[in-house]
Amino acid sequence: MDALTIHEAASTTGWSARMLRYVERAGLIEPRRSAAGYRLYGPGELQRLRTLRELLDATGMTLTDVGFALRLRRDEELSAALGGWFDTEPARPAEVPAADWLLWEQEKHQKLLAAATRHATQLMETTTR
Amino acid sequence: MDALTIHEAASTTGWSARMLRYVERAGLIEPRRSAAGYRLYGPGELQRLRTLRELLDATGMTLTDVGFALRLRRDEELSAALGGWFDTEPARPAEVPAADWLLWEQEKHQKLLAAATRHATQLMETTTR
DNA sequence: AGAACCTTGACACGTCCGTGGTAAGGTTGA
DNA sequence: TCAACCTTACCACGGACGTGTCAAGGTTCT
Repeated sequence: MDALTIHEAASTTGWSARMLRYVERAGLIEPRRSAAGYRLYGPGELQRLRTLRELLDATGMTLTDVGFALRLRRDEELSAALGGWFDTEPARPAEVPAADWLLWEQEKHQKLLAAATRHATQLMETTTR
Repeated sequence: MDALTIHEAASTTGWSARMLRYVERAGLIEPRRSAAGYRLYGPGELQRLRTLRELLDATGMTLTDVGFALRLRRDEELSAALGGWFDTEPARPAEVPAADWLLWEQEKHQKLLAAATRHATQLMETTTR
């Protein structure tokens, strides 16, 4: 009993139970299971869940982004292929090629944020009506 | 005249003109522009477009994935944050710091109580609306 | 035994991604 | 001049992502 069940873990970390299962399927945090198959979240997992949220909030990454980064980190072949592509013939000497890209990303995250906020507001309204 | 326009580049690389603009927006391949703003694809860009397609086909990545990897590669801070998260003891069956443990226990009971109360209240409100 | 959990699976909804298309307007070259 | 390019900026649309919710069934604890 030195571990929390999924709803308890959700309560203390700010995630929903649904998202905890989703995070698990993304390969990011996989709690051990009880004999009956119940997920058991220990202190390590809880801490990891909290820092994951901070990471997403701070960087504007999505869960899939982190999942992909994990895949990159695990799959040596994949990261090698990517590195090879990036390094072959930089096409344009270092200038300011990131300007447009950054703008795009910002825009994307802005929209995501707006959507999340709108959704949260709707929830608030319906649940506190 | 040693450069192709967007439709010519599309023809020789297998992309569509539409996707060439998309690839550019993703920050992956940004051709230089003519005085009037026309995109001009040189041999370097063409080669890069072909290898990009091979890369996607071979690895199953999407354009966004490559874009994200590029962002990772450029944004030192971002990759550091990610690396930090990955490295903080992912799966740790044993060894739980005692201090952490105590704090976690306290927090558990406090937050669980609060959360349970809040949750029950919300449920009441929504179900008796 | 029964309340209150947990499990997986599926449906729903809104936004984003990848991609094509079209419209309105500027550029090029015969 | 005029056809055939190019530009950006929209609309469309199927599939994927993030998230909630519900159903059907197993588990735990009192």
